[in-house]
Amino acid sequence: MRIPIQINEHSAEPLYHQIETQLRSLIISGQIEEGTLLPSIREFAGSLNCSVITVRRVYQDLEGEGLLRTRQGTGTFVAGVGDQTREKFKRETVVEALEAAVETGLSVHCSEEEITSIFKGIVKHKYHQLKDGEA
Amino acid sequence: MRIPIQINEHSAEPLYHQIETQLRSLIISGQIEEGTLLPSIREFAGSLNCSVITVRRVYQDLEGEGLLRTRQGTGTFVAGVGDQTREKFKRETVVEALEAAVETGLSVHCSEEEITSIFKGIVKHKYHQLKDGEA
Amino acid sequence: MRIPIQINEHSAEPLYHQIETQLRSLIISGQIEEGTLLPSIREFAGSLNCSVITVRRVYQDLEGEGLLRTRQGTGTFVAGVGDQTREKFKRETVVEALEAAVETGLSVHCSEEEITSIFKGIVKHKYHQLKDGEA
Amino acid sequence: MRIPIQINEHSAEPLYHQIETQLRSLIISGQIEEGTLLPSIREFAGSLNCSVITVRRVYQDLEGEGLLRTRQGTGTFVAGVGDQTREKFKRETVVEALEAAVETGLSVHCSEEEITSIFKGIVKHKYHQLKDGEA
DNA sequence: GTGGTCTAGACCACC
DNA sequence: GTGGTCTAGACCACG
Repeated sequence: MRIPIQINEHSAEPLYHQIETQLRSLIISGQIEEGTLLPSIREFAGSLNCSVITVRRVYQDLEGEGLLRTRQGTGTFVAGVGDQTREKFKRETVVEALEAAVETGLSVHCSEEEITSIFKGIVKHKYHQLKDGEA
Repeated sequence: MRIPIQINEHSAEPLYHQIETQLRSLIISGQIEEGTLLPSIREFAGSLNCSVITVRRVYQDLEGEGLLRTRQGTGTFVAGVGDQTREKFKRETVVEALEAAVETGLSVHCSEEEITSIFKGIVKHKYHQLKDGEA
Repeated sequence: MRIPIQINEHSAEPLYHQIETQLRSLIISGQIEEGTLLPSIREFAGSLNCSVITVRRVYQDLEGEGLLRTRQGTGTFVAGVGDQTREKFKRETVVEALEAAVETGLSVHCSEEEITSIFKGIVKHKYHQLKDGEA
Repeated sequence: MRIPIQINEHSAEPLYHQIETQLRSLIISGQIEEGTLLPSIREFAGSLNCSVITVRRVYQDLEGEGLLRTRQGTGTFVAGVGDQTREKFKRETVVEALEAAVETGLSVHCSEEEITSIFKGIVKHKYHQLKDGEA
């Protein structure tokens, strides 16, 4: 299975963290189904062009969060995430991100109207981009 | 002068970065006026309960950005920020923060309607909180 | 013959070890009689839903311990275990397990009274459960 | 501060796991107080005669469990564990260990009287050993 | 000085 | 083939 992960070499964000974040999203949003066998750490490391250790760390961390299950000699699988948990997590993630953004707006004394207008612009832009990409 | 900076001990965000971000906001948003004499490095370090090295770094960085000006033997002052610059900065900051949040929403397949509804809730909550606090 | 083995998929304990431990107990405690013909490797692997390699390893290990005997073309049999050996093994197994548990108690500074009280509770619970199940 | 950790070179238990288990016990049982600055990873690695990486892994894992707090450039501290949490954890740990031991006893058909007698012997032995050591 | 990340490479255990 | 552990050593960021 091909796992769509984008790595930004120039970012200050650690490699393992970029991979972790994206893989977590893929699992929780349901884009990778429960029970799926992920690539072996060596294979994944090859395709991501990073060290085996980095992939291992990602798998290990996500296993710690209960999102993956791994069995020695067999491989690493996507563990079950209940639909409830998934929805709850999705919502939490988004709420957290938006709260941080609104806090930022407050800290620079951006008015309610202004931040709302900016938000609408961004959403329109990003979501239309998506539709165009899909079309 | 008392500079209102909140440090989060538990955050993974480096100390110097927390301070820098907040001080920058205070200056650019105009909450600290041009020409204000900031506390000495040692005094500030004392009140923030952090190392002088950390404060020195903050002052240096912001001086590098042209937001502060240091006069030998006198102290560190807030440099002038044009109204244009201020507005541009405010907008940029908010746009950046919201874009990141919307990206997060996209990554977990949150719909346009859902993210908008969440956003409105948060804005209402945060901005009313503010008004109540001011009242 | 149906061999009652419970496999815990989520445990970190290797498959072969789970099976080995349980099969060893069954043989030594006499729950599988001497001379019993065990299932073929393939059959057993099928019913345990694991690899034949895993079952082969179990049979080999237990044969190495003298608990099983393999006859070419015939199958794998339970070897004889003297009553003395059986009693010694039972006692050793239990002593070992309890020692480990008490060590754990010591390591967290659990008092003698407390650990004894907890033990009694567990024994009462587990052994009554058993009687109820049998009744 | 001197952290009393015993490493068993010959054990099959991974190094990092031995260290983790013992350090966790020390923290939760309150033998290392909240706020204590642990040795730096390099120093600890030296005294334990193992790799820096192994110590780092231990600190990282325990931080993940919320038992440690680490700040770059400063060091690693013991995080607060409420008295309630501590007692609950202690009890859970012991209960778990004893349940496993009693299960083992059941699996080899050890009688209630027999296992109780063995337990008493072990407790007497271990706890008296302790008192002698302290005296 | 501290921790944080990443590397390459080895050896083992499991299936 | 798979994952699990441990190593040495490098380089960076933080205080």
